[in-house]
Amino acid sequence: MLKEEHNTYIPNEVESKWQSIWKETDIYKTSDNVSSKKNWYALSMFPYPSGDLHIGHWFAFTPADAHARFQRLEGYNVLHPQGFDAFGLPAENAAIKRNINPKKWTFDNINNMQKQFDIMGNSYDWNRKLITCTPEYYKWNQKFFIEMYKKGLAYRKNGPVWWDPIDQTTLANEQVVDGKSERSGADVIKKMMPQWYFKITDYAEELLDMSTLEWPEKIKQMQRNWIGKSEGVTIDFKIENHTKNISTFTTRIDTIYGVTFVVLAPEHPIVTRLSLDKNKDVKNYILNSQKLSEIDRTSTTREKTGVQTDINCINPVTNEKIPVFIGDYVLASYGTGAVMGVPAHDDRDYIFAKKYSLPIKVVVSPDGSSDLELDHAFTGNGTQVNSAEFNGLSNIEAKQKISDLIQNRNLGKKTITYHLRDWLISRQRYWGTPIPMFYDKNNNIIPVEEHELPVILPDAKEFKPTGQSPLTLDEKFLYYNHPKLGKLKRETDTMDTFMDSSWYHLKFASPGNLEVPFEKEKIDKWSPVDQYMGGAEHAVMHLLYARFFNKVLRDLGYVNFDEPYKRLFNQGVMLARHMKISKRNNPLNPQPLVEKYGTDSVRAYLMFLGPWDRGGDWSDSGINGIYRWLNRIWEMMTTKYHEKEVLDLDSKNLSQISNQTTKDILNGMRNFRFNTSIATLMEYSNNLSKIKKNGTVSNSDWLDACKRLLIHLSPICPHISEEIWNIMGNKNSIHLQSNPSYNEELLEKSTYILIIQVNGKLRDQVELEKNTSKEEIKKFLNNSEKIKKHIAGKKIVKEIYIENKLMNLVVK
RNA sequence: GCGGCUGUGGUGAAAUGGUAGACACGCAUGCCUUAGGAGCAUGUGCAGCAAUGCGUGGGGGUUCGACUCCCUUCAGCCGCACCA
Repeated sequence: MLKEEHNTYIPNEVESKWQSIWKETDIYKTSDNVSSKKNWYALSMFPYPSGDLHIGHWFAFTPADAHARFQRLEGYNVLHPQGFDAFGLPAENAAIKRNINPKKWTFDNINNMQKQFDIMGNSYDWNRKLITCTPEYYKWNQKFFIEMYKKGLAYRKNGPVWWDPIDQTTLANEQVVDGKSERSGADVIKKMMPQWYFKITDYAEELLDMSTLEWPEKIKQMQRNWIGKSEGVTIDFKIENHTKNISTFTTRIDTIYGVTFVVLAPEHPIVTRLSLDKNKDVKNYILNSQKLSEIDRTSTTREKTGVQTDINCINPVTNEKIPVFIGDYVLASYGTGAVMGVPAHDDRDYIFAKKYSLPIKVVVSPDGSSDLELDHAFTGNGTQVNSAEFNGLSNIEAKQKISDLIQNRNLGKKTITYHLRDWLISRQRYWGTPIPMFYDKNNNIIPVEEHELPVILPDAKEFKPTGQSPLTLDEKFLYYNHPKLGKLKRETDTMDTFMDSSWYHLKFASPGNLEVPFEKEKIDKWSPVDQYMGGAEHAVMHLLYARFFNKVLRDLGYVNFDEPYKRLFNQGVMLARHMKISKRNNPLNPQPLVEKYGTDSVRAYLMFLGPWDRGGDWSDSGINGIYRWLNRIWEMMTTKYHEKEVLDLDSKNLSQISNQTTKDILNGMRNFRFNTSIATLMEYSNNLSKIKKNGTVSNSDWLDACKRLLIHLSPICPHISEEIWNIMGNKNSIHLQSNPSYNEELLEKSTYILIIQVNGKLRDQVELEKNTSKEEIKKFLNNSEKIKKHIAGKKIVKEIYIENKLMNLVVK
């Protein structure tokens, strides 16, 4: 029971005490079914085991935990698991640099980080821990890969791929940012290589449908942009004196009558097929364009260049002969790799035409006149001119009619193109899931038999990146004697680690089973993830891949839902000295803060800084205030309350603010407004401390208020609230309680503050009984010196009166 | 260039179209203390002794009333970008 004397709040004692009790009682162990409770799956994006949890991790994980804990108080059966995204390059780089085994490095880091997770006080169910670099996990990557291969969703193709010269491996399109590797920061180059791909483009259209997702609009927009749907027409241009065609893609078929040239990408296959590069100028131009880095080639500010070829082609609607150019502003990877040049109505074509003195023919006119002189391309809408039978139509209408005409005459067809490329999945590195494929001596692809899975990643001694997977050095791994097919060579590439994170949320919902990747009944209880939480940097990588993969698993019969993550919340970026916090830059260590103030203070401070989705520049300058606040709560609740004289008014007031506090907290916590929720709690505790000083409410009212505050505090500061809860004599853990309820009727105060404005400006205010009559109020107005001063000599032309709120006098 | 977000005290920030700056940090003064620290109390948007005036990046508008809605402009951050 409560002692009279003061005892001190020592965070580290309280925290380690409860952390070990929670561990012993396995309080966060989650069962798949709890009668009378709904399930809630709260998932934080699992971390890469880089070694230590820095303050950025704390900012990502502790508010997420507070929200999960809050959902428990809301009455849900909450699954909040954690694991490690354990494959990837840093382990290999550490192996090279420090001559340690990547597996050992990874597992040492995991052990270390799990201890640090415990210090955070997060409510993870560690019974479900998963580590993606274990054969039990990556076996299923391999099984899915084989099933995708059999369905044609995984394929091997020789093609241009992004190459990271530092990491010595290929990258997926999404992992290239501004021509640099998202991972190493190196300028990437294009290489021709046979590689494995996943056919994400088959799902482009379905991936565009995000109508069921409660995600930030920003992320949805980024995914839409990335998929980059564009509707238009592919139209074939006959080459003069040849049987071949040049196929072009355009979204502006209404400008077909204005085509005065055609431009091919330097890599366009027809260039070599028609030996256009026999021409010396053409050959030099192509050689030069190959020297340019991709970032230079796609720079919008660079001058457009090109070279004329020896061929011409025929405009299919006008039968005009037009020249064919090669220009490196045309990308081989988009559309058909060839564009029809319409200088009058496209900025790039205009610049190109001016440079090479090509004719500029206006076919869409802003004012209907047909002999315009343009000093720049006109890209807006207007009226067709110089367009044969389409003259006079609006270009929007003409677009339809010309498409129909072209389709009917078999000159081309309506086409949809996407910016999205297939997902390049193979990596020439060691520390990843081996791709479960063989090649025979004729290079035929033979999948590993399912009963042979997993293909174990062998121990390696040499990890130096050479452009080939280190697995090629392992003769024992490399060759396999197939009972029927004889000696086969294994695929030595490993999988992109985004494979691992594409389905890990399902494994958390069905851990432990080694026979199947997951049990359908179990994942159905938890899926889709109710609340996913993590950084926005994965908008077009992890989040897009996981959506794709979910649809693949659905089509393979594993799951029966369409989307993996129902709700998504992105926390903001925590910066340190204006730089993103990361292991590389400035791994701000929370350890000293935890030692000085305790986990609870660090957690509350991170949540109090501002809205979670905003982030900010890290500074610990305010944490002391949080620490003092927790000390005041400790002091207030661990010393005895003395009931002096119970005042009816104070009891009523307490009831009112208690109900209001609960209403605000529930609202705030539901919407991830941790900062305002904490502010509300501070106000409440400030109020309680005044009450305690005066002793004007009953003992039991006081006790109820304390409990209310503690329960509201418990998701944010789980340790101190548990300790005080326990000191107060409660037997069950505070984390097994429910949120207090509030009564709308008790929110009502009997009085209100009337705002009195003159011309919309506050001039006076007065506290009045609710529903005071307008006449009463006028009486007050007539007596108010402040009001009199402002209306003296003026005429009241209007009174705006809102009952129980405000009176605005409009004077002239 | 296109799209999105954000601009509020010395600082982090708060405000269903109705008291701008809640809640904190910091600072100031006082109490306590041998002292430092901690703690407690009071104050703290700016200018002014005050009355009062001004004040949410700038300009305009709607409204009795605008941080909030509309138009426009500037700045910062993020994303996309020769996408045909």
